[in-house]
Amino acid sequence: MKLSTESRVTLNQALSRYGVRSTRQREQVYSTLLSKHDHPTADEIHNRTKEEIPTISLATIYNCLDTFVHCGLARQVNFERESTRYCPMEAKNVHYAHFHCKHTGKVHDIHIPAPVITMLQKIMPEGFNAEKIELCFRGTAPNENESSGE
Amino acid sequence: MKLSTESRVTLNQALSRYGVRSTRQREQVYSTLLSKHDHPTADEIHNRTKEEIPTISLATIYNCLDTFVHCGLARQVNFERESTRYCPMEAKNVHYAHFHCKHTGKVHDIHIPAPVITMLQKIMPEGFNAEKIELCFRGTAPNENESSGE
DNA sequence: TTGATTATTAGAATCATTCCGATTACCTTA
DNA sequence: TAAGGTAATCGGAATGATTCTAATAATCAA
Repeated sequence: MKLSTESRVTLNQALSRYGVRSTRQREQVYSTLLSKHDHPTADEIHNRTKEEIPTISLATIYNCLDTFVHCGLARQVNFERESTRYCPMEAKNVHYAHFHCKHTGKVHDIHIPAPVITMLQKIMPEGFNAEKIELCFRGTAPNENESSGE
Repeated sequence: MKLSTESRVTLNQALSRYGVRSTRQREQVYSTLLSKHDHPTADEIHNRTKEEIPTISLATIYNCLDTFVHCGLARQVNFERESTRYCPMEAKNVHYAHFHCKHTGKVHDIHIPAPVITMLQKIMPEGFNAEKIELCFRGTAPNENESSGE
């Protein structure tokens, strides 16, 4: 799958702001990440990307993903000690929780309204300053008729 | 460190309800877990417990901790892909978030008031049913004059 | 084109955790 | 209190995700 012009611009801007080059591998991995929002693991991204660049190595996948995370292009999602999952970061300042379905293993994004973020900030005692909030649910997700990924 | 009579009763009841035996190792690991609420890793618990039972193996530590988690005597806490940490479960139906200090690496419990739990339940769309909520903060904790562990 | 820097690669290394087979401890019932 | 059976422990090997390493390849600047 090819990257849209718009996404390529986003990628290139973020990469150059971060001071690294845009490469074929980075473009393709970014494209893979955008093409299906199902929170894939590095290994899954590796398999998907190999369809376009058969020789790409897993180390490069980790490398690219790491770069994206630092650039603000992607986020990591962790459940317990399972493999880290990745998803594109759509917008800054919009918070998502993650819902992990115990039956399908699928991960769903749950939007967190701003007032809830504010409330969460308030449960911390004096002196605690949170820069990052991570909220995960585990349970059963509704039966899916949507096969759209995500 | 020796287990108080009260704690031993708690332990034994939980173990027998779960259908497993109380052993020297399980008592000692439970005691280690109770003696310092600093969310130790399995490896840290191993080192601390070896002071009492020098030959205890790491496999047994994992084994005991796993049993405790299933019995409801302990909880696991995960940050990103770091080693799993453990803490005793004080009370059922009381929720705690975890605050991970980026300077000291220490983990702090943050009590979550019941209304906040209710609100969190509400951010999920129709059909999602969460059985478990995990909330983690990362940032800076206040300077500690308290050396009480926890 | 040259040289310097940055990226990629394959495979080795690492680290937490789990698995395995053998031994040991513990309960039951005789 | 001995025997047999089950459960727990042990040390070390195996696993799986991730990171490291050293060599090669691609890219950029002059």
